[in-house]
Amino acid sequence: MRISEAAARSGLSADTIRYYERSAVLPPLPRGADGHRDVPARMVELMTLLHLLRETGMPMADLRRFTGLFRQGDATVAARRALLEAHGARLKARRAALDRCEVLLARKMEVYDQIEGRGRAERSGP
Amino acid sequence: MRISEAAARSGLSADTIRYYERSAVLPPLPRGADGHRDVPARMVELMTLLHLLRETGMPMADLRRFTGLFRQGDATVAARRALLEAHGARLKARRAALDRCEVLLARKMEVYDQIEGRGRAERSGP
DNA sequence: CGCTTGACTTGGAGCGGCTCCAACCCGGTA
DNA sequence: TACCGGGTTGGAGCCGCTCCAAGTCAAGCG
Repeated sequence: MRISEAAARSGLSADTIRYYERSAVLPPLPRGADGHRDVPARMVELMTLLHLLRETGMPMADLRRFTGLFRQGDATVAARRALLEAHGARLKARRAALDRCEVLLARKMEVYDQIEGRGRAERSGP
Repeated sequence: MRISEAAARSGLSADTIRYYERSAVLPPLPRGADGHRDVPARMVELMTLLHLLRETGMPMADLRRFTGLFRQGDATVAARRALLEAHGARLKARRAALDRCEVLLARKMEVYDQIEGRGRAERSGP
């Protein structure tokens, strides 16, 4: 399939796909007779995973290692598992940050309510 | 207090604090006789908020607007609320991404279990 | 008193991860 | 034939830090 379709399906942008290929996060993609990339359907699955991993904070270097391992087949499953488990920890940390932020926003909203309340109904009764 | 203490308390790095000052995310910080920044205690609160907002994906431009409004006092509460509410949407999106990623990781782990299971106990009974 | 240590200062370079752009090519349709 | 709508490349630009060199100053110590 064309790069644009792979982009649409995986969630990566076409630019990002090309960038990933350049920087060895993706393997060299096969080309059609016209020199255009002809993305194998099976690649889209990997791209989607990469998209999700990056979106949630896995660094490029780890993506690179991951796809490298992936290309070497089942013998590397243990190493891949380790990478993904490490990422699990990152997810946890991110969730914690989201939680903290949400709590703080809620508190801020209360403060704002009070300020605006005072503004609208100054010295309102108890 | 010194910049290092403000950093430790807020979660921002000293470098980042200086960078934020340079780029008008923080107001010009007062200096002591020795030329060192003397961070007012009240600023730490703002820095902590900024840290949490950035950590969860608010862009610099919004931080800048936020602190700008903050410095203008209570009249800007509505605008600040709007910024924080917009950020609430970002939090939601991030959480969704985390969720999707976690689901996918769990699935991957199952796949890996099977592959490794096959490896260790080939053609084990039903 | 001089010397070292440590925390700070500035300006500027470097980096991760894209994102956008100009300039070009190719195949298909009006 | 002229023009689209895709694709290609190389390279610049951007965001948000992060690190570094070179310098200044204050405190503590022999």
